[in-house]
Order: sequence, then structure tokens, then C-alpha cells
Amino acid sequence: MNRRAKLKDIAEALNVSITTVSRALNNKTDINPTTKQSILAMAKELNYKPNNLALSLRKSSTLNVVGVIVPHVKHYFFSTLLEGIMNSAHEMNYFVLLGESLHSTDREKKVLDDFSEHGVSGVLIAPCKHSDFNKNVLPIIHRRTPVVVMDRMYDNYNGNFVNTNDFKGAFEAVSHLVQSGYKRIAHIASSDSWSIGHERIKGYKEGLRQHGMPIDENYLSICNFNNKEEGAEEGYRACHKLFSLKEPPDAIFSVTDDIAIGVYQYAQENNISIPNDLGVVGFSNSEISKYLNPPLSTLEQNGKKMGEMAFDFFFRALNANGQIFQKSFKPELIIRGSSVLPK
Amino acid sequence: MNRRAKLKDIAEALNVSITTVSRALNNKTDINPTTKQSILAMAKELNYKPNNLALSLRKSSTLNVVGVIVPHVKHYFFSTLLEGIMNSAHEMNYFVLLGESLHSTDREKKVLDDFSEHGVSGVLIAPCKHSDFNKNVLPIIHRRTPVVVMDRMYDNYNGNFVNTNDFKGAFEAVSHLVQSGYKRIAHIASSDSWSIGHERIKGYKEGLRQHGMPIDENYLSICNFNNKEEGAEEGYRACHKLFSLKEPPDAIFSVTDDIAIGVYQYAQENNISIPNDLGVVGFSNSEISKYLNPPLSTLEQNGKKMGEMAFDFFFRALNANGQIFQKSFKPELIIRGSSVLPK
DNA sequence: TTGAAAGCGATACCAG
DNA sequence: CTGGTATCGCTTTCAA
Repeated sequence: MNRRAKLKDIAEALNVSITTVSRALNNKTDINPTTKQSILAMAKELNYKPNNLALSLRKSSTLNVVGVIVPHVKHYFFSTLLEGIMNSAHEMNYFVLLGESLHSTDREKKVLDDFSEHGVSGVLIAPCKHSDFNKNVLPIIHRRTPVVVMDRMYDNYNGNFVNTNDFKGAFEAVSHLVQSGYKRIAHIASSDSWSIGHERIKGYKEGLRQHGMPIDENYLSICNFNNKEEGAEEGYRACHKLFSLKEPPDAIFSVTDDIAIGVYQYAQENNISIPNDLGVVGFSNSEISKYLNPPLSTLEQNGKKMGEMAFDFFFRALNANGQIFQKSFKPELIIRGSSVLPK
Repeated sequence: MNRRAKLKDIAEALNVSITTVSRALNNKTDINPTTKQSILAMAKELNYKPNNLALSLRKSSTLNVVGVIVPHVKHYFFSTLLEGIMNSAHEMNYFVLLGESLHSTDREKKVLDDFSEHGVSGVLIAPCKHSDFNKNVLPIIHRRTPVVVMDRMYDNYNGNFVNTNDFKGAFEAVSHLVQSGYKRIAHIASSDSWSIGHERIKGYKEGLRQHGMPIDENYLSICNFNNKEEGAEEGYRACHKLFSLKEPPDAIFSVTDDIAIGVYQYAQENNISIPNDLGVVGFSNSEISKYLNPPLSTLEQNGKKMGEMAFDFFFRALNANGQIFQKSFKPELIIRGSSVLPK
């Protein structure tokens, strides 16, 4: 097999200069249509394809590559996010360079630096839990590389982002539980110190408030977990604690579906019937939720759509100098058997 | 902010030639130790980092990038595979370029061609269902780019691979069901026309044979599905068919956990008790399996380990001219509540 | 032990 | 309209 054709080959075959060939191939003006035609024909014949590596060097930025970093690929939500990104990227002929932070801000920084070094044309980041914006993300922005933040927010961040309206989601979950007739609604929460945990707690409280229900801090149980297993365990523990109260809750809004799994386990072991004794609403509409028994009511975050939009934002940001793209998706409440009392 | 230091900067600062700097930085011989020291020092001071783009162009192959393609990232097994790959890649300072085939052989080809064009230093592929080896993979091998096939096999393929010993897994599943006391074991299978389906069917039959049980083709129900949803639906349908037989099975070895979910749904709707009336064993140890009710017995494939090894194989293949690396992982039977009759 | 110059493949400026 | 030349950052002969 002979090597790939390059500009020089075409030029020599046609007895023109490399410059002319380049011009013809790049649809420049200032070129004789006839010359252009013959060059195009020859390019086709030799099956010419531009060499990305050379182009990249020239532009000192990799061509058509976005760096994507998420905490964990195997977390269902992120994998759907990724699916959306890859869909759009593929469509626009972009490559996806993938990294995981594993919820370590140091590793996140390393990956992002590597991305920079590789010369990616953009970065899509679903930040890890205690991600350091100034240290990790700012340097990329300073390089004038478009960045789109996904899933969660940084404090005071006002660049491109695509995320979930966690506040509204939590608010809806609580409202739904109230409407279902539950009276003592607890929230097994994630840390208040990052946007997702914070917003959902806020939405939970606002939900109670607007329905004239008291806010009992005993009903707010804060958990810390980084994956499904830990989530389930924490959910179990939190549930145990809640049911040790003098007056246990009769419903739980769980900050994630993973936590809800722990709740289900606790309920099953202690003969607490869902939804009769305990209403449960999760968050994420993870794959598992609909197969739980009873199926778990939850909030769909539509990761795929978010991913597609994130890529789209990046793409538009590339050519829109300075314009900023932002979108908050309102999660969609999916009511299943875990939160509706039989008549 | 000033731009990145390059060789020239170091050279000028020290009044030596670019060549010398390059030599010093690349640990070449033929260089005065003193010169070398000062160059190294200056490089550090200027925070010099080699420009990958330039290096790549020079070597006409991207530096430190592997292309990874899987059918679906959001499929749990593939996401764990990916996790393993990324772990190892990160450790060895490699980038991961990711693509999805979505079980379309055309898309797979497109992605692989793109990888080639990008000049990846290697390709790790979990082939899609009807992947065309000659068309999709062979061209890459011809370019002398190391390829590692993951998860499943191509017919007569004898290059690098890492996969699951599907035959043994199926065999163990059936043996376990026999030992649990089930008498009429059915297999809801995947198409015989690709390695995974084929091997599991073979293992199923061999399991029956070795335990002196008859092979009833009515008990072999073949499904076609590309994702979890379809899997569950197909499982449901297949189950329905099996239970329409004059003598329905009392156990099902399901080719994937997804299929088993459909079986669970059918069982629940028809008051068939698992494991009392029906033993079930799945395949994959997907996240869901342990949270089903009862928890599903299944086979753990250890995607993470496979991924790590796949990368390792690629890495070794890079420098081992012609040597071939192969490994079949024996899946590990995980016995849970779905396949053990109470005493 | 060091340096000048060619070249990887492509683009852009400037002359003609 | 066309072509020569410099350049992107680095490695690698070849000479000195």
C-alpha cells in the first residue's frame, strides 16, 4: 500500500505549485476555475485527505477535538450525558477525548491540564464534587478555549453551562408528596456545600414552606457518598436514623435514586411498606428506578439532551466571540408506584 | 500571560543551539553533562513542555492517544470496561479518544477510520454485534497500529484480545441451577450468529449434557435486542412463550441481566415465585441485579479488570514486535436469592 | 560535543 | 490568478 497522498503529490502530478493546490482545496478565491477543477479531480483520484496533525500544528490547536471530563463514566447519568455529547460530536465530525476525575479535584486538574496540552479546541466538564474552579478551569478559559460546564454550577460562575434546575426538581418532588397526602416529609440530602446538594435542599424547604408545612431540621439528613454503593449504604443509614425519631417521617425525598435504594432496603427489612407507610421520591431516573419494587418515582434529568446541548454550546461558542450560552433544564417528575397512596 | 516556552527560548536564553537543547531534553548521549544540566535547569525555569502537536507531526502519529470504541457507553458493562481502560491509560499518560458504534457496523467503520486519520497509536475495540472485521478492523492492522479486541471475538481472529469465557460462564450457570435442584432449565439466548450468543448457547447445552439432562429445543428461546429496554421486553416475551409450553421450565438461564428483568416482570405479573417456582440466573452482574427482588444470581465479568488488561496489552504490543497477547477471563458466578431453593 | 539545515504537511503573506 | 518562501515546534542527519 502506498502512503497517503499529500499536497505535494497533487502539485507534482499537475505541474502546479503546492500553494495553488492548497488554495483550490480550501475554496479560496483567486484561482482559475479550470485549474481548480483539475486539482479537485486529481485530489479525488489520489484519495487525498488533509493531514490533521499538520493542520493542528499550524493552528497550534488540535483540530476537531473536544475534551470531556466527568466524575465517573459508569454513573448512569454521566453515561447518558456522554452519549448526548458523542452524538452531536460525531455529527459535527468532532473527536471526543475522555477523562474521569473520580471526584478528585487534583485528578481533575491533571486531566484538564493534559487536555490543554493536547490542544483541544474545547472542554466540556461535569465538575467533581469539590472542584476548584480557579485552579482547574480558569486557566483553560484564559487560554481562550471554550468551556461548557455541565450538570452543576460553580459559585458565581457566569460562563457557558448546561445544568439541571435542581431547585425546581426538589420543589416538585416535595409538592407531589404533599399532594399525595404525606404529612411528614423528610429529605435525605447531599452536602449543602456544593450546588446540587444545596439547590435540592433549598427546593425541599421551599416546597414545604409553600404548602404551609413546618420545617423540621430532624427531617433533614445529610449524606456523603461518591458512588452507587456508598449511596445505598448512606441511604440505609439515614433511613435508620429517621426511623429512630420519636415521630418518623411518612415520606422521603431522596437526593438521588441511589440513596433511595438504601431506603428501600431499610424499608424491606423493617416491614415498612412503600408507598403505604412511606412515600419515596428519588432523583435522576436512573436505570434501576423503574425496576425497583415498587417502581420508584423520580425526576428525569435528560442527560442525553443536556449532552447534546453542551456540545452545541461549545460549538457555537467557538465562533461567537464572547457570547455566552446557558441553559437550565427543568427535570421532569416521573410518578411511579413509590409515592402514590392507594385510594 | 506569555506563551509557552519552546526549544528556541531555552536555546536563546543559554546561547546554545536548538539541537543541543533537544538532545539534552531527550537524554541523548553525546552531550556535555554541564551543558545538559544548565539546559535542564532552564527548561524547568521556563516551565518548558514539549508540544505534542509538533511531535505528532514529526512522527506522523498522534502521541499517546488510544482510540476506544464500544457499542454503547451507557451499557453498564462497557462503562466499567471503559473505567478500567481509562485508569491504565491515565497512569501511563495516555489519552483516550472515545467513539460509539451504537451496534451499527457502518458507524463503527466510520469511527475507526476517523481514529486512523487522527493517527491514534492504538485501537481498543469492543466490536458491535455484526461488526465486519475485514472491512472495519483489518485496515487498521495493516497500518501496523496495534489493535486489541475486547469482550467478544471475531471468527478466526488471532490477534490481541481480552474477553469473557462465555462458554464456561454459561456452563457454570447451568451447573449451578442443576445443583440447586431445578429440572427443566431453559435458556433465553442471544443470537447464535455472534460469538457471545453462540458461546453461551454452547455452554448451556454442554452444561445440560454433562449433567445427563435432555436438551429440549423448545427450551431455547432466541432473542434480539440492543439495549436494556429491548432486552427487558424481549425477556418478557420469551418468558411468556416458555410458559405457554405444555411443560414450562422451572429455571431460566438468561443470556443477560437485562433479559432477566423481563423474566422478573413476567413472573411477578403471573404470580410465579422466584426462586420457588422459577430459578433465574443472569449474566453480567449489572448494577441492577443485586437490587432486584429477589437479588439476581449472575456472572460477574469484571469489566474494569478487562479494560485495564486491554490497555496493558495495547501498551505491550506497541513495543513487542509481533508478539500477540490474549486473555479469556473466566466469569465468576455470584449466587444470590434467585436461584437457590429454600430447604 | 555541538550546530546548521532539512523535513514532517499544510497555510499565509507577498511578489509577480 | 499563481508561485516562492517563511512558519508551526520538534527531531534527525551530516559536518564541523
